[in-house]
Amino acid sequence: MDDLGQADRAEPEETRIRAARIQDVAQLADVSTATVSRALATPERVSPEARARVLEAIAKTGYVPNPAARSLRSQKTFMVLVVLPDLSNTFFSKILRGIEETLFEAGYGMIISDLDGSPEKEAHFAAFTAAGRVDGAILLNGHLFGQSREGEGQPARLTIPLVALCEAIPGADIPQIEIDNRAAASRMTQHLASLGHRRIAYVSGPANNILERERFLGFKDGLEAAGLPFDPALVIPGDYTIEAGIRAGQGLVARAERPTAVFCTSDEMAIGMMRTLLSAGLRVPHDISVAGFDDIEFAAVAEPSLTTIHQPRRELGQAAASALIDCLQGRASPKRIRLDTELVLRDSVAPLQGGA
Amino acid sequence: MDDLGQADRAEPEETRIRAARIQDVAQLADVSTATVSRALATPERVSPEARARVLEAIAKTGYVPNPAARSLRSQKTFMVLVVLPDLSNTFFSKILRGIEETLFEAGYGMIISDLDGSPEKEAHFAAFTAAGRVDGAILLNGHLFGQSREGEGQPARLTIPLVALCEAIPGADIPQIEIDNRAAASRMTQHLASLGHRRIAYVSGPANNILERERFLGFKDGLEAAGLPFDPALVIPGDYTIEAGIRAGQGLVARAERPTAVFCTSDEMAIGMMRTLLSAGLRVPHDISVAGFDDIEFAAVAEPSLTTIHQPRRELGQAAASALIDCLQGRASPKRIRLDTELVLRDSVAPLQGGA
DNA sequence: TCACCCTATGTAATCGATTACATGCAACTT
DNA sequence: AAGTTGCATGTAATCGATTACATAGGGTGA
Repeated sequence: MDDLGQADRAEPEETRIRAARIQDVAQLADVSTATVSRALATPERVSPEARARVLEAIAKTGYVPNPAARSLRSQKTFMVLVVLPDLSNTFFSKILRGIEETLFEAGYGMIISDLDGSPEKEAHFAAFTAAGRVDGAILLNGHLFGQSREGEGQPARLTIPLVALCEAIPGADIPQIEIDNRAAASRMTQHLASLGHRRIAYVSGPANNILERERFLGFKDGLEAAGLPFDPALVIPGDYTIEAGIRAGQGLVARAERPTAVFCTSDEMAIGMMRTLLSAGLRVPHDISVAGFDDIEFAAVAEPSLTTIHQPRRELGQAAASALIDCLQGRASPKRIRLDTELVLRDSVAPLQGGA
Repeated sequence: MDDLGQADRAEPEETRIRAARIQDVAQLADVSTATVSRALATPERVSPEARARVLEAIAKTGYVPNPAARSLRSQKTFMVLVVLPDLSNTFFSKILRGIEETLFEAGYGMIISDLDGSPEKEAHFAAFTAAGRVDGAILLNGHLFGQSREGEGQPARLTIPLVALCEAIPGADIPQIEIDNRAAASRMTQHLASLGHRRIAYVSGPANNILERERFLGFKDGLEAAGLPFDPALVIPGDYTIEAGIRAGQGLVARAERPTAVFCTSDEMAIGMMRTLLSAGLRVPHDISVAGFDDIEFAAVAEPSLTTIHQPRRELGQAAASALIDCLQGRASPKRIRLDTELVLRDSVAPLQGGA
């Protein structure tokens, strides 16, 4: 395919339209390229007349600075990498939107990397940042990457500003944007307890996940605050997916002595859970209450509608992007931002019924 | 901050880690930069010994080619722009995943632009592509952009390979990846009719949307095939969102003479619809059947589970990315790819009940 | 009036990789 | 043996914008 290269070049007629260069603009405006560049970057350092001529020439030629050239010289890409574990997860998409909005307003583009649990991909994108393809990165995956292979040589690593979103990265000295998972989980647990529930099951996130650890601590906090004992038998493993909720539900249905309330640490799991319970003939919330976490769009229209913890997803994205932009532009950025959550009461949770 | 430039240079100690350049590798391997470049791009044109030395030097220095420099010279960015109307929509996120996967395997990165209905954003990204920041673009928004302002000057526009996904762009001579919306809608309509339903309502997508037009035609096809008359009163405007489904549902509940089945042209609307009907005391599917379109994750766990049209979303994304990569690499790419849909039968649709 | 400073602008080095062209050398042809 | 071919490699031009440094001209103060 590269053999075509010469043909492209030889062709005198405009087979392919060439974009205007800064040279073209300079010629048309009768100034030097330096003046054109300055007219755009630091208008106050150019005389009004020259600036006007330059702007006119730009309009006439449709000039747009070549980003590769600009980036090569100035070592800035105006691109930000967003690393996340699963692009198709509803929870992330709204956060992404918040990030994109904010980045866009500041003139940054967004490159997305869906790690999909693949270490190779992770390595690739670590190299990607190291190669200076992006000015900064927002991590939604709960850990730093490019874990320095300690071996000989110790290749020089470029470090760029990072921000951790949602899954705080312990020990990393970077801005972290998060909600207070522990407090929120505690609050939900206490809410369930306050409705009379004594046997409250907990469907967890993936083991070792930082969110999970926080929420689990919050769950225990809540139990303690309500004076309830912690029963390991009521902890059901999950991984935030619908399927995990379904599996957890099947396990519950099969039990002789069922809990009267289930706290699922994601809405997806809660919805899968409710589905399974209902299919098995149990009534939610009459026979068993189900609570979620996240407040995704579908929580409000689930049947029954889901009591959950509202996370300000868009705002989280915006805050992360803002923090990163602060770093990129040399401003101080807050080291830790905690956004408030809200307990959203809907129909999937009800006071303990007399019998059960 | 650029004043540091000299300091960097003067400073012998590593104040700031500089990424290895091709020069460094060349020196270490005792070859020229051209050989290093060739060892990477066209290994067969370099002697095995030289190649080995180069690779070793690369490993030792952790060299990664500077993408800005590479792109400046070779006019390639290895980046693809994906333009979509709403990033937070569940429907798109799985498609995105398919796109990302495929692009990644081919060595391309993905830049996402969420248009969010903003013409300015659209203009910005049109300029973005024109500036050569990406090698190609995948459009999910149903129309081309950068609508040439015809005025004087006629700025030179760089044109890059494009691919349209899902919403075919009429008149555009670019590869289009889609499903047969019309046939799928017809099929669903006939399915409803075959169960005895005579009054079938249709909840539409946004007016002027190409998907909508196709599906609407399919709906009419289906009615005709089933020998049912088309009744404009049974067409309810929507826009694919949950809220639209809720509103449409409220409208239905208020009616004196209700349809016995509703075909919502998105799962989101169907779920909102079911929610509203159930809240109003109607039973789904006993009193009224509800069908959706898309088969998003939540369709299977809705209550009742949703009968819908399955779209192979991940495959759609993959196909679009493949087609684009074909274009980018000078290979021929199919002009039109149609992936198959599937009618998924679940619980939200049932045969017409005796009474109603 | 001279020295000095400040502003507006131009000249040219620079960022780092790719690649056209040149060169040197070995192998093969006649 | 001279000429031809072809491979491996090096040299240096090139991509397009930014920006350090140089310079010219106008204004101010002594």
